[in-house]
Amino acid sequence: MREPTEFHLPADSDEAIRIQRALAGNVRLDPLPRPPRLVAGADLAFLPGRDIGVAAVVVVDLRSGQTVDEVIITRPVPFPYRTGLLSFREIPAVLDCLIGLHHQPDIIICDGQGIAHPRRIGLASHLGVVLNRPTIGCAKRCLIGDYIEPGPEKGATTPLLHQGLEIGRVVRTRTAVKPVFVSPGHRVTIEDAVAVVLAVAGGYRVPEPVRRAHLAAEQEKRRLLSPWSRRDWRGH
DNA sequence: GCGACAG
DNA sequence: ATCTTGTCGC
Repeated sequence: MREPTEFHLPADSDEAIRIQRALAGNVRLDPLPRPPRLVAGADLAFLPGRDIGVAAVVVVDLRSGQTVDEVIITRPVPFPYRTGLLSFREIPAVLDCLIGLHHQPDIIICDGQGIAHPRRIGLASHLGVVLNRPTIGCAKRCLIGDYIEPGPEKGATTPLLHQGLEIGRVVRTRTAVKPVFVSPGHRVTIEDAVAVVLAVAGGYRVPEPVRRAHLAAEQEKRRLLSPWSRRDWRGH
């Protein structure tokens, strides 16, 4: 896919927050220009105890349901985890994956928040601004906002509200299973974001592209930790 | 000060 | 996120 634009790595949390405040104004919520066909999912796994992440991006063809592209990379993560600053930890690795794609996804779903964030620029929004491309945040837990539980049926939704504004939606992606928290990342509306997530909701809680990315990263992590691929094997 | 706190 | 087996329920 196309080369990403700028991503500035902050030296500390204060600078990270300044960057978020500077970038938040660039986030746009627009309807998708056309129905998406290639939907990507991004996720990371971490090697225990170390700041080394395994990132995976999987591109799924919405029509066939098949994976058409996949990139997995392992690299140190350059920023510690802090609530509200997740993007600085995960974006570099995700960008490394995106550079290796052979297909340009129409939209990317991230495992985290979009605008449902204290400064309205969670992981998905930050990535979207850096790429200037449509992104969606789909988190397993709520970061900010108030809501009531959606109905038990797959497809049920309720608004996620914060300071009198709708910042996302609580979405039941599978019947009788805990809902996920969907918010626009960049260049997508709340309605379109929910529609895309439900369109790629297979038989599991996590949308299929993100689920596949999660599995891929997890599998690669296990491979790296297994005795077979260790460099000190046989003395090396 | 108290409680909350994406991955 | 990660450390971790079996078990209860739809």
